[in-house]
Amino acid sequence: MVQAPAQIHTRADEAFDCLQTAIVMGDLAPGEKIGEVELCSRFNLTRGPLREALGRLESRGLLVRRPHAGVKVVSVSAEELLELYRIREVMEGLAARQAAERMTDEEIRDLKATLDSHEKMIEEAQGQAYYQAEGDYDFHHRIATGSRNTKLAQMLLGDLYYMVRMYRYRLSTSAGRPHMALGEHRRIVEAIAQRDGELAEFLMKRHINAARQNIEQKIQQGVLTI
Amino acid sequence: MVQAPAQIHTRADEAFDCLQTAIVMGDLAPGEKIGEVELCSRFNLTRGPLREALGRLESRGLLVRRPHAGVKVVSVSAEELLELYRIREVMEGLAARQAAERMTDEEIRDLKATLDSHEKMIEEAQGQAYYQAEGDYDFHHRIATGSRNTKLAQMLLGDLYYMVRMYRYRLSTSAGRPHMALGEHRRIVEAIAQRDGELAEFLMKRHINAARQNIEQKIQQGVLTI
DNA sequence: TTACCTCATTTTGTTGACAATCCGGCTTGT
DNA sequence: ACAAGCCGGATTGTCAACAAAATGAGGTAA
Repeated sequence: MVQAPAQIHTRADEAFDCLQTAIVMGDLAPGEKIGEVELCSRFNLTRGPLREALGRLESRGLLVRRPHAGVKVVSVSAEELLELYRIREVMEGLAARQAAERMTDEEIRDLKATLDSHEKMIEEAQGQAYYQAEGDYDFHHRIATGSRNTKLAQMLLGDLYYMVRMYRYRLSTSAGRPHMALGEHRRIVEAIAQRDGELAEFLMKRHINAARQNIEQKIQQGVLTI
Repeated sequence: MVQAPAQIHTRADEAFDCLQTAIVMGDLAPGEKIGEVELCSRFNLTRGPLREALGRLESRGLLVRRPHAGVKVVSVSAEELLELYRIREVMEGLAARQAAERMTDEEIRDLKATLDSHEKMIEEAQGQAYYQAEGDYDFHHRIATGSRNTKLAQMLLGDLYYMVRMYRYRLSTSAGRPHMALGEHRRIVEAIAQRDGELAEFLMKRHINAARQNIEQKIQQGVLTI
């Protein structure tokens, strides 16, 4: 569910995926100055493909690289996570609006079905943050692709979501408000089904804004380690 | 003004910059299936660094690469340019709002001075699209960095602006409304100077929306070749 | 004549070795 | 004793050769 492998042919792609998940899942500590040869032995590849993957990761801002000094995983802070949510708010708002205008009826049906399955998962696995998170990503993923805006979907799915996941793993932040989020999701889908782009945008922005405020609250309570 | 070289040390960075500008300026035709060795001889590099640069370019969506089949510059369409403007609208709106909240007084002074110099340039070089475009990029560049939102600035400056420039070179689209744009810029800066984030966001969104409608109009008039 | 299959060439993907550069510890002078 | 300069080790950046895969041409069969 996390990602469709989709025929990983070249070693560089493989390296890229491995590294990306390793960074996102926190297997590579932030600020850790890690050598190329060590990475090679760790993932069973050679330096050529690895180097290419490193370039891509750097281009996406998941790691920084000083010439002749090695690579290190990007450092994170809670403030940056909040900034990320500010970006999500406007971009996913746009995605929701365009999705309302462009999604096919079938896609909307699938979206509704997805929400139903999420509801069941939440009821069954009460408090299992994993399913919540995955369901949440699934929902937002569908909206992004449904916008039919190639670059927008690319930026959301290719950059922002990985970034958000990384921050949340690092800061050990779970969504923490499953029922409320599900209700908001339902309302967004309703707006999309009624082809009300403006409303869908408004609801999506409010939804993400609420999530951001939830994180902000946790920070103020000192729950989050910066 | 286009970009600060900032000590291009490694060959891969050099290759990346060369390729990027070549793609943006249209020296490499869209859909052109170009070989690696040809690129090497053209830019005096070897395949190692080139390959790394190619990966970065692909990651940014400036070219597509099928395994064992070669790379080709991404094809463009006028519709995609409009979609890009839709993204710019919401993202730069956010940038303007945050810039109004966070820019220093000195930065705002510089921004005003920049506009003054733009006005002079427009008056002197009447209709010289080059200065217009450069001035426009300079303005938006300052707003993006002034937002103090690292990821937002990175996405705007690193991805979107290059993309927009590429499309506009390809479609031979010039801004075409210098005085009006300058007035809109002035109003945005005023709002920022008054620390009115909401207004700055609104004005910026309207500004980019107007630019998009301008392009849309040209398309309908058949001026733009798709 | 057309469609399909085979094969050779070209191009990409990968590998290992070479050279340039930086970091840490040591020596040396004040 | 402390600071500055220097040297060795290690790591990164770069290069050229090898192997695998796909495209295109050519031939043969229906």
